[in-house]
Amino acid sequence: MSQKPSLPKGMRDFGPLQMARRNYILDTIKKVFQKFGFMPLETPAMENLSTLTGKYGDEGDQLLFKVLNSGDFLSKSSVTDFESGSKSMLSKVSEKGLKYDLTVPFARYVVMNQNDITFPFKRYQIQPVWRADRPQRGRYREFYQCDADVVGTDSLICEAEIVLMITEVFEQLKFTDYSIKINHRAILTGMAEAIGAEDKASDLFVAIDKLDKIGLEKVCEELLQRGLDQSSVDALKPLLSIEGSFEQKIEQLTQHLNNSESGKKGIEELQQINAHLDSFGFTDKNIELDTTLARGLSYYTGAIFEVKVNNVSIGSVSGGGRYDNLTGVFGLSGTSGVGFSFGIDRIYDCLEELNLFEEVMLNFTEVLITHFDEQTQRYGLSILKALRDAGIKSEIYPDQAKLKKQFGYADKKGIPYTITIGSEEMNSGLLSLKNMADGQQEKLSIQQIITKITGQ
RNA sequence: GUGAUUGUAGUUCAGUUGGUUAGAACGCCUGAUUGUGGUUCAGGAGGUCGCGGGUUCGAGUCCCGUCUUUCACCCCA
Repeated sequence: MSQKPSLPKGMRDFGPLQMARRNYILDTIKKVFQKFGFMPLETPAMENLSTLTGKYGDEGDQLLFKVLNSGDFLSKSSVTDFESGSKSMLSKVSEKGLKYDLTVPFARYVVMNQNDITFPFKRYQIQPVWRADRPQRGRYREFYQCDADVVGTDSLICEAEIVLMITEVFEQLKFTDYSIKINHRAILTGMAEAIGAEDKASDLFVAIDKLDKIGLEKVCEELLQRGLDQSSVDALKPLLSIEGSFEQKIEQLTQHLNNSESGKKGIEELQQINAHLDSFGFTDKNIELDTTLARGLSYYTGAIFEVKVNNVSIGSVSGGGRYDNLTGVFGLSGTSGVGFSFGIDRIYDCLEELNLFEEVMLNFTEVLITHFDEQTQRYGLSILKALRDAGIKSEIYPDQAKLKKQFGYADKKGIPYTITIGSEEMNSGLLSLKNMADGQQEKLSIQQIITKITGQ
């Protein structure tokens, strides 16, 4: 009675090679977060469903993984609940869910611990999140987010620092061709006002976000379908064809949005962020003001970020923004937050596709001890301890086996050195050290071996 | 959630209009080499053809369902 093992849809194992690479990405991100003064935080895999629902829009609620109540989960429900559909049934059989992102649990944490937290509070959080989405390349049902957020300050230095952190991480990961897109929610609102489509604002945003993907014509088509007036669409066209440097775009936006308070505010904030970046001496060319960027509309209220790696068919690898009202839903108002998230799984896919992993060394076993019988193996254990005491990653072949097999093991595992212990070596105390790369073998004392390996 | 698409050995893939015993490469195991891996040579093991039903004298091949993969939409990291 054996069953064919399988994995749930959209979930993956990570083997040793993948783990080495993932850790390389994570370590890079962690170090940068820490350098900017962020402190670690973890929250549980599960939250109360009441914490999660309603925070991500209707779409988001559908993508939440709900967890069945423990024990007799039907005991609280009735036939009436069942008959009135899955929605009313759900609240009776499930009160917990897997977290969907790290921002909402973070907001929950901040509210619950508001009296103990020193504001502004900077935290980073690296954990898996779950979405019941239909999997695709770069889209998984379980994936890691690496968030850094600041709550309790309105300072636009935070926004500038987000740009700095993204740039530093991408530079260290050896990405060269990528764009950090930045926009402002207030600019989007300003655009809606300028073209007289405030009531259709969210339809407008969803459509213009697709501009780089489907082009101006199709966006306009979609807007008309979504019920916008022809005059609004016509008024929008010049807004979408804004080109040039950051300063040039700002200038054009100022002209178009000078009647909108909201638009003016957005422009001013982006200018300030840009000024902060100047003060930092930031000169990176990968940042770009993109007035068609419209993401995270359900809670972002200020600046919006998104990072894409060019020439790779994967969506955004990082995103974020400022949200004024997030802790408000948990009863703490007037606390602004700004943050962003790296999608490590997508970053991994990008690095792999661009062949940027070559410099990641698999830092595993350095020495394997091979032997002939019980006696030489036992002697090998004392050698093994000496190697490990010297800080050398080492192991002994655990079974009695032919040398051929033991050497084959070292070869396949990529172990650079082997020490062979036979009766001769035991008697003389001079062990056979073999360099697996060039095949050279010499007889050395354990001290000489340690010096040779650690000294290199 | 809507519409497509994929599934054959450990892996990557062949498999003709439905026809006898489902193949290859790589990998794996054994030996050539009883104190030595990566090369070479000889031999060997390994498959409920995703799963369940149906059509047929006969199904890896055709039909239906289901799961899985990939892709577009939606949305997102």
